[in-house]
Parts: sequence; structure tokens; C-alpha cells
Amino acid sequence: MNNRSTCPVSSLLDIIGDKWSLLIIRDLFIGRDTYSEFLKDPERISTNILVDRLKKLTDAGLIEFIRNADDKRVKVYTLTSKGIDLYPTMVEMALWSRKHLKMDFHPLAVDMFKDIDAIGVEQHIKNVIQ
Amino acid sequence: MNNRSTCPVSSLLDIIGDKWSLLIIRDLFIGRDTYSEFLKDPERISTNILVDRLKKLTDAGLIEFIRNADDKRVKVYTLTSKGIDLYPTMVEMALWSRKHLKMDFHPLAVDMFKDIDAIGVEQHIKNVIQ
DNA sequence: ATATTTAATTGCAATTGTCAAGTTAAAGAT
DNA sequence: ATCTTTAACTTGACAATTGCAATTAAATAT
Repeated sequence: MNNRSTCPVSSLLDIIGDKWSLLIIRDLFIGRDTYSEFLKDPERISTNILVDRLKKLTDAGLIEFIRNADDKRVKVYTLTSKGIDLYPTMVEMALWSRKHLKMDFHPLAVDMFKDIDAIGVEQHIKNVIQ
Repeated sequence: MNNRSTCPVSSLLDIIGDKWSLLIIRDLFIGRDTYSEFLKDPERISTNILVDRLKKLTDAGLIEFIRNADDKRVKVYTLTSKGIDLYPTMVEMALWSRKHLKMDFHPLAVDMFKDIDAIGVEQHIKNVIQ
């Protein structure tokens, strides 16, 4: 366990409370699923941090990987159900940013916002995680 | 701005993506609102980190403070509307922990879960932030 | 065999965090 | 008026984490 406290927020922060972990989770939601694809992210994660976070997220049971059958060097990561369940949190974070940060967002985010406005957050989340 | 990218999730992580910032926000939601109360948290934040985070959260416009009129030594912190709007994110984080971490939670969290189960997440959030 | 690609490691500097102690200004006690 | 306590920092020594650049190992491609 190793939690700092019995607060459910702090307990999740103990797992994903840094600038990088959630970005790997995000990538998996948008179809980026290998080490080299994570490295291409605009946020420019460095290789040692990436390896460390992939290991920690795997140990925490949020992600797992299988070797690509055609190229066994390639680890293809996937979200576990535990990882998929972070989607509502990420959506709320994105909605906060849309409301409070005056900036232009990535096309994929714009599309997501459009869908949320069209069918509602609840239905959007349902569609993504089930 | 200084964002790493145009991803709305990463942009929020640029502001609160660490192990401490959200705990200060949490404290303000449960009525802890001074430096010395933050220090008493079970997570044991150290003094220089607390000062640093209070300053960063203030600069980011998530919190602000006024001096206590009766005791001018005391800074009483409050959430701005920008900070209050982090409540949905924190609730989703707490719900994730309840679902996936097999542990006993703080009485205040238990009460919150009870209320959410009774009236629904949406209504619970409405009641808290308006 | 040689080159290329994917994933991971290493060395070192810079940043961040911990812990213990000290500082300052206001408030309360004697 | 002086002493003590309290709130909010500040500092310094040290440990841990992160960032950057270069390198390595294994699998695959030519």
C-alpha cells in the first residue's frame, strides 16, 4: 500500500501524482501505445522517466503490455480496467482546462469537447469506457 | 502560459501535477484554511514545499488569502471559482480510489461517498460548488 | 555481416524534497 | 512593559528525483 494517508485523493496521487503518468494513460486512450510513440509526444518525456513511469504504472496495475507478435522488440501497452477507470478524472481535468485556460487545444481535444457538448459528459464517458 | 503542449490534461498537470497541490485544494474544501492547519495534515507536507505550493496556487489564481481581522498573523486561504471548479476532478479521483483500492478511508471521505450514493454525483457536486 | 529500429541503461548536472533549526511579527499572559 | 506563545515563513545540510546526452542490447531488415 504505502499510502501517505487514508484520503482517497492522496491515495490516487501516490500512484499518478506527477507530471507524466497521466500523459501515458492519455496516450493509451488516443491510440498511442508503444515506447517510441510515447517518446514522440509534444511534452517531450525523457527516456529514463518514461521507463520509470511505465514500470510504476505496470506495477500499480493500471497498464500492461504484450510483445508485438510480428516484431518482438515492440511492447504494446494497453490499459487495464483500473487504468480505463481514470477516464472520468481525465475528462473532468480537460473540462476544467477548457473553462479556465484561454488557449487553443489539440484537435483531438476539440473533437472530444464537441462530442461532450453533443451528447453529454455521462454518455460520452460511457461510450469510451464500455 | 508556459504549457508543455496544447493538451488540456497536460495543461492542468502543468499547474497541479504534483503530490501536494491538490491536497491543499482538498483541505480548503473540508474547511482547513490556514498554513498551520495544512501542516497538520496526515500527509506531512514540509514547510518549504507548503510555502512554495501556496505561492504557486495563488499565482495560478486557484486560491487567495485575506488576513484574519482578529489575528493579523493568520492568513486565511480561500478557493477562487477557478479552484472550486477542481471539485469534479477530485470527486472522480476519490471514486476511483473507492473502487480500486482495498482500504479504509477517512471518515470525511466515507461521508462524501454516502452522500454521493444517496443523491448522485451530479447533485452532490452541485450542492458543494454552488 | 551490417545497418536500423525499439527499448532500456548509464553518468552526471540540476532540480526538488526532507528534516531540523532559526527568524519575524503579532497576540496573549504576567 | 516584558515574556511567552503562535503563525507564517526562511535557511541550510543532505537525500532523492528528474533531465539530458550518450550509449547499449536485442530483434529485425537489407
